Amino acid sequence: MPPEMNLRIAPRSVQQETVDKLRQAIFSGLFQPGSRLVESQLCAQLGVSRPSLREALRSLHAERLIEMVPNRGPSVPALSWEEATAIYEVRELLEVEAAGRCASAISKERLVDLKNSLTAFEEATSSKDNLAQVMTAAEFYSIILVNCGNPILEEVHRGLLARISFFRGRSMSLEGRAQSSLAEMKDIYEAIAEGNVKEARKAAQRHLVKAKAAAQLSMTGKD
Amino acid sequence: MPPEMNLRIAPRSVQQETVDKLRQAIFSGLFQPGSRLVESQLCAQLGVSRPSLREALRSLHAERLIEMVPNRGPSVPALSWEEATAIYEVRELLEVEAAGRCASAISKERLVDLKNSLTAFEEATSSKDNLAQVMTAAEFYSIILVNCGNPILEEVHRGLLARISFFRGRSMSLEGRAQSSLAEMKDIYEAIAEGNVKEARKAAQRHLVKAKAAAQLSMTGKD
DNA sequence: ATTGAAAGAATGTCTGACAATCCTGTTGAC
DNA sequence: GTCAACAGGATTGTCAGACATTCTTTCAAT
Repeated sequence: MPPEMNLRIAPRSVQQETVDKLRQAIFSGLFQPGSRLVESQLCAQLGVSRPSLREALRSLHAERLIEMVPNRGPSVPALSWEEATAIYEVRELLEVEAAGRCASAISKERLVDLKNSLTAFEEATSSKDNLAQVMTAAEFYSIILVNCGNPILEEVHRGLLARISFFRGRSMSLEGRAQSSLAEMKDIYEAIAEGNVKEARKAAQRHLVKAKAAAQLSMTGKD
Repeated sequence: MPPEMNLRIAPRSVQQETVDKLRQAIFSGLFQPGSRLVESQLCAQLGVSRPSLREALRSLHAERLIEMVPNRGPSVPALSWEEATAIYEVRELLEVEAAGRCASAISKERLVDLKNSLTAFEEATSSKDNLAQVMTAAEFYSIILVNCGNPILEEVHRGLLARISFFRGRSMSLEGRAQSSLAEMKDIYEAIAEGNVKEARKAAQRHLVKAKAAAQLSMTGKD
């Protein structure tokens, strides 16, 4: 088979492109929580037609990134402290399980990926770049989830990812939180590298408990 | 406030209606697994326009009820035995936790709802009506999830519900499986009614282990 | 000031259109 | 006869425009 095969550029569809742009915009807090998303405005800003935009909005709604009230259109939900707590509790359930499974299931090659993402997070930490911290931390966990041996676990977690990233962004902006996270994630990595299931679960749990506390601090301190 | 207030009938939108119809159709196996869903055909059958249909398809895709390959359109995925296993494992994680939380969080009134849904399932069991069994069993678990005190747990579980129902339908059709399920669900109910967290978790786990075994039997036996 | 009506804005939905892409069956070359 | 190129139809991706329905807001009348 000729090498051109992989050159086939995936011309991402307008709708997919739109979903990505909007998701990023919501992530980065470009829209005020509670603010309405007016279709005609978004069409103009993104340069897409209303049908395409509406399909994108449906996708985002399914991700629970936007709310849609009939006849009132979509809006960016204001994430509450209660919701943050609930999400962290479910994260704990999922990520502890995933870390444990990953410790026994991950391959040597993927372990290298995990190590690399950890290094990337370390660099982001010292760079004080909040967005980079969020992205690399998400990458680290994504690798764990993808290699935990249960695709549904990964799927479910991905459904929470948008909101996780939102809260992560806030807690990471706390003084010293990124540094602590780094240490905790190193523990997780090492347990996984050793194939130590129990320790991986414990490390993941420790990380979550602290992340949750940090997130709550960042929420209650500002809201 | 006048009593007419609640008479305000919610005129469900075309897109929502379409989602429901298609979901039901997929549930009931009206479409062969792997078969393609042609937009124009569906529009004609459902009597909706293409934009509305496409929005509905996006919603269903987000629920993972259909696959969408670019330029080839949506199709009904063939659910595999591996996927069934993965789903049951995640169910175990979620439902055991939910049962435990529910045991300590549910109110008296909601406990009555739970009891009622159990009775409904009992009737469905004796009636040998497979669809009714699936629906009432889903209702029973839905009540547990809604009252577990963590809305995210419920949300995540609902995202799996479509596929859970699919597998449940197959395993319930096994001789005697509905009867066993009933007994196991009664155990769960009683533990919750007593507020016994540990026992509720154990009962939920026992149920899941057996349901998983039954589902695998129903999958491997026919595929 | 409160209520009510009208104007304006936004959503829900449809029709129709066209380009890009995929699938299929036929033709043509070896 | 088999395989490959190709033409044609079918299907998806995307857009523009339209209109009824449903908020929302403004303004006027009591």
